Amino acid sequence: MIHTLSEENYLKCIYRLYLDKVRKITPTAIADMLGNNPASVVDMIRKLSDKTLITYDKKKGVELTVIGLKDAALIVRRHRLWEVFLLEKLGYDWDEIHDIAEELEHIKDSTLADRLDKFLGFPEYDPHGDPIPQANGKMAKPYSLTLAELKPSTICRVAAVRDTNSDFLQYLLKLDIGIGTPIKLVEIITFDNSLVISINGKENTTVSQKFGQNILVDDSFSEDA
Amino acid sequence: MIHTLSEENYLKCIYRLYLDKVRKITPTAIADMLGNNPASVVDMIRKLSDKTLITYDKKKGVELTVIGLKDAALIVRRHRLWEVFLLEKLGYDWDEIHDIAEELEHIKDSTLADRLDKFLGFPEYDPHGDPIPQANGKMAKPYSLTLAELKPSTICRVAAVRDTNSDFLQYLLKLDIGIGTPIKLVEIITFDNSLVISINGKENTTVSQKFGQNILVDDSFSEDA
DNA sequence: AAATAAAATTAGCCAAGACTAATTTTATTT
DNA sequence: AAATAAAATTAGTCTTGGCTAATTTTATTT
Repeated sequence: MIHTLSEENYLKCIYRLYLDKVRKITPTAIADMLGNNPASVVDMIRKLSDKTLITYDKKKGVELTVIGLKDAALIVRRHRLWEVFLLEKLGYDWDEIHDIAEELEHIKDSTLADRLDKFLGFPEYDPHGDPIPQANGKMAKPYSLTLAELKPSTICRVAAVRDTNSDFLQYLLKLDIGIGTPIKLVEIITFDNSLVISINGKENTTVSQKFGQNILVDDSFSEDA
Repeated sequence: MIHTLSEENYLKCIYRLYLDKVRKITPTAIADMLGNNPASVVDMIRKLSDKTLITYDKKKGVELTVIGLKDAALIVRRHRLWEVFLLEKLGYDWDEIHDIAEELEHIKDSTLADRLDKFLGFPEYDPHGDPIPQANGKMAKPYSLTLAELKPSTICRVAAVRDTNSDFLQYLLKLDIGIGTPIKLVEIITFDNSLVISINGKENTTVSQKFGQNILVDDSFSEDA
């Protein structure tokens, strides 16, 4: 079954809310994420239900069916593979790839994703640190621990970034933070929860709580050594 | 100025008719090529005229403006570059790439085509032997001499194929004909203009006139030696 | 429990881009 | 030149996927 551009975008949005473990996926939650009117969302919920990609129940909200889950994972698979391609092969910067991949992910061809996967050497993570779903729709567990949740004095490395917004990524570039960069959380300012951090052993820098909540970290870092 | 999917497809169609040196590009000619209703074409001609991509005059038919010509060439540029990518990098067959490139060509990003061009090593021709327009919209002159126009006993090599239809390309694969394959036109059957040819020095084969009209050749072949 | 606020839904509208059917214009024959 | 055929155009319809405004349902306060 083939899906329209809009259907795919809704599916991807619902999938993202599902991965974020939102307990009840409501029309308003979808509308907020897509910047659409709730009335439009209600229409599309009906379409996707008719195609048995989701179920909708007032009490339970929107849930992906087995088919919907698989199809959504494959869209995300394509998106993330194209991001790897754009960065590694075409030399785009970190902050430029998301929007282009947003278009490329909708290209319809049954073998394209798998060929691209092979061509790229079967990458496991995309340039933002997000795991790439496999051809069967299965995906490694995304990183979930944020820098803002750590205890002071913890050393970690950046595993992924939550926000793919260009401003945020450019800020990271300026701070010289990328995937894998070691960070030490020095102190949490109790007044506003700002974070004092040391990036890659350099002098301390202060960042906001919001910033910390968008950096996903791996704190098993020091234990490996 | 950004164009919709439909606008781009019409523009490409008009560009193709222009390259084919059709003296007067009429709504019906466009409708026939796209498989659309002439009424729909008339609507779109108005839209493209409003965007100053074309001019339309009952007497002269549709003509591309300078902007329209450039934009059309850039769409074709993207199409042909993606075809090279799909064949060379992802291992697709000759007959599979056209339809996928048909989607990829519409990806909007100002530097994508140029980056892809560089990544592919600035190819001059696509896998079907068609010249790839450059970033400025200029393009090498397409091959125009067909196998069906040659005199008997002429030796040539296949320079390009006119039809990108999958059946035709698969037939070529079966005959072991690709870009660069040497062909000798042995005889023209006067009854129905069938062509007796020798492919790459092998035993004679007979093909139809229609077939010959879809093979573009380079007959300066023997002169080089 | 009643009042209020928020969320969901329905109804109706709009634009793009396709269509059909009917009409007008242009070309071609006889 | 008149008759006919073909092409172009207009008018009106349909679908997709948005929208607003109004209404109903559900949650939250008081």
